[in-house]
Amino acid sequence: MTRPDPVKLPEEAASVRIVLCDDHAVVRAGLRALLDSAPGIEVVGEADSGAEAVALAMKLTPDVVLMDLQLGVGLDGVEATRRITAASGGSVHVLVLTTYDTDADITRAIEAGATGYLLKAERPDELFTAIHSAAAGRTALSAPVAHRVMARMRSPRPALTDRERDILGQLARGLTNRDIAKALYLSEATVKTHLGRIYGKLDVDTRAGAVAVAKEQRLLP
Amino acid sequence: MTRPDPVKLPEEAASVRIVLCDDHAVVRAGLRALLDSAPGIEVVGEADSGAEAVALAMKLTPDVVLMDLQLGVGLDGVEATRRITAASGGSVHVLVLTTYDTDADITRAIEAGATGYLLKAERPDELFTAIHSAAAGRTALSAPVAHRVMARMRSPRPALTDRERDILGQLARGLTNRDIAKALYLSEATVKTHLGRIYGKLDVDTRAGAVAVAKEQRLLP
DNA sequence: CGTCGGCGCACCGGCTGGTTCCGGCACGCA
DNA sequence: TGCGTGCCGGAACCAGCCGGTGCGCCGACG
Repeated sequence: MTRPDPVKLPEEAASVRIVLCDDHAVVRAGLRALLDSAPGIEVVGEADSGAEAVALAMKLTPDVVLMDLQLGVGLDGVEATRRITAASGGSVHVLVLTTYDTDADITRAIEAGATGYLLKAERPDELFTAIHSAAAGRTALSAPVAHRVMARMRSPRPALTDRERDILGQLARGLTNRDIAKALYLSEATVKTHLGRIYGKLDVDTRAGAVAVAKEQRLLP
Repeated sequence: MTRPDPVKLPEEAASVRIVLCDDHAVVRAGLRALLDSAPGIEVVGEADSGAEAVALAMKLTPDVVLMDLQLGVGLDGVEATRRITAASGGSVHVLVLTTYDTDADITRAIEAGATGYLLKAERPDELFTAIHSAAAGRTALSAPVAHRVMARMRSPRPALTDRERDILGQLARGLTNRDIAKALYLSEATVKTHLGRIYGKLDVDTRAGAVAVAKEQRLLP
C-alpha cells in the first residue's frame, strides 16, 4: 500500500504527508482523489480502522492524520487519536474530519489531543488550509465547531460522570431500575439517585427523555 | 412535464451523466474528484440539498443521481428520490449512496423508487459498476443490503403504522402518556394501547427501550 | 357479506419511578 | 489539621404512571 517515493520535490516547502482514516472506502477514495489533486499535499497511507491508523501513524510518521470519529467497530476515532498523539509525542498531528459537531464529540476529541476539528460539511478549501495549519501544529476549528466551543465556555454544561454514563447505558437498553441495579451491583435506590442527577444534567424529567437526548448527543458508545 | 425524447442513442461510448447529492461539501468534492478520474463517467452537477437535487435532475436530466439519504435540513433523501423518479417518469435513475443499511432506510428508499442502494463502506469499484448498472436501469444492491432484504423477506418484521410513529415520536421527546395524549388529542388509554403494540413490534417492554431501538434503527426523522 | 387490520377507549391493580434527605469518602487547598 | 467540594451509595415515601386485557368502530378488500 505504501509507495516509497524516491523523488522528493523540494518545492517552496516539502509536501504535507497525510494518512487518511475513515471506515467508508468510498469517501476514503474520494478524499484521496481530492487531495492527490491538491498541490503541497501527499497522501501516504489509508486506514479503515482505528488500529490500522495507529499502526500507520507509527510506521510512516506522517505530518497529519485525517481522522473520522465514527469508525464502525473496534477502536473509535477518539481513542485512536489519543494513542497517536501519545505514542508520537505530539509530532504526528491529528486533524479530525467528521460529520457531527456534538459537544461531547468535540470535547472528547480535543481532550484526546486532536490538533483540529473540521466538519465534512465544510468547503473543501477550508480542508486544505486546515491541513496545512495542522501540519504546522496550529489549531484549526471550523466555524460551527468554534461557535460551540465558545458557547460551552459561556454556559458550562456539567458533564456526566463515569458512573452516570454506566447507568445511562443500561437505561438505554430499556432496563428497569431494578434490573440496572442488579446489572451494576447497586441498590435500586442508588440507581434512582443517579437517574435523578442525570435528569438534572440533561434537563429532562423522564427516562425516555434521557435516552432520547443521550442518543441525540451521542453520549453513549 | 415529460418531454418526448425523440432520439435515444444506444451509446456504449457516451459517458454516464451524473448529478451528485450530498450535504457534506467535502465528501461531495471527494466523490467528484474520484468520479472525474473514472472513464465513462461524467459529473454534470452537484446538489447539497434535496430540493436542489430535484431541480438539477429536472434541468439536466442526468442518467443517474447519486443520492445520500441523510441531508441535514429540508427535503430528505427519500423524498427527493420519490420526486425525482416521479417527475422524470423513471428516466432519471436514483442510486442511493449512504452510510446506513437499516431496514427502515432500505425499505423506504426502494419504495420511493431508488434503482440501487449502495453503502459508502463499499469498495470504490463497486461504486463504478453500480453507477453503470443504475444508468442502464438495472437494480444494484451492495452485498450487506441484499442480505438485509433477503432476511426481511424471510422473517417479515411488521412495520410501524403512521399513528404508531406519531406516538413513538412524542415518546422520544420524553413525554408521559398523559402528555402524549394531550399532544395528539387522544385518550390516555389509547396512547397506552398504541405503546403496547409498538412494544410488540419493536420487541421491547419498556418505553426507554422503545426509544433506544427507535433511535438505533432510525425510525424517527 | 364477511373479515381483517388499524384505530380508539375503559378499567384496574401492581409496582415502578421520581423526589428528598442523608452519610461516607477522596481529594485539593490553605 | 481542618475545611469545602464533588462524587458515590443509600433509605424511605407515596403518587400515579404503566402495562395488560378486553372491546367496539370503521374502512378496505376479497
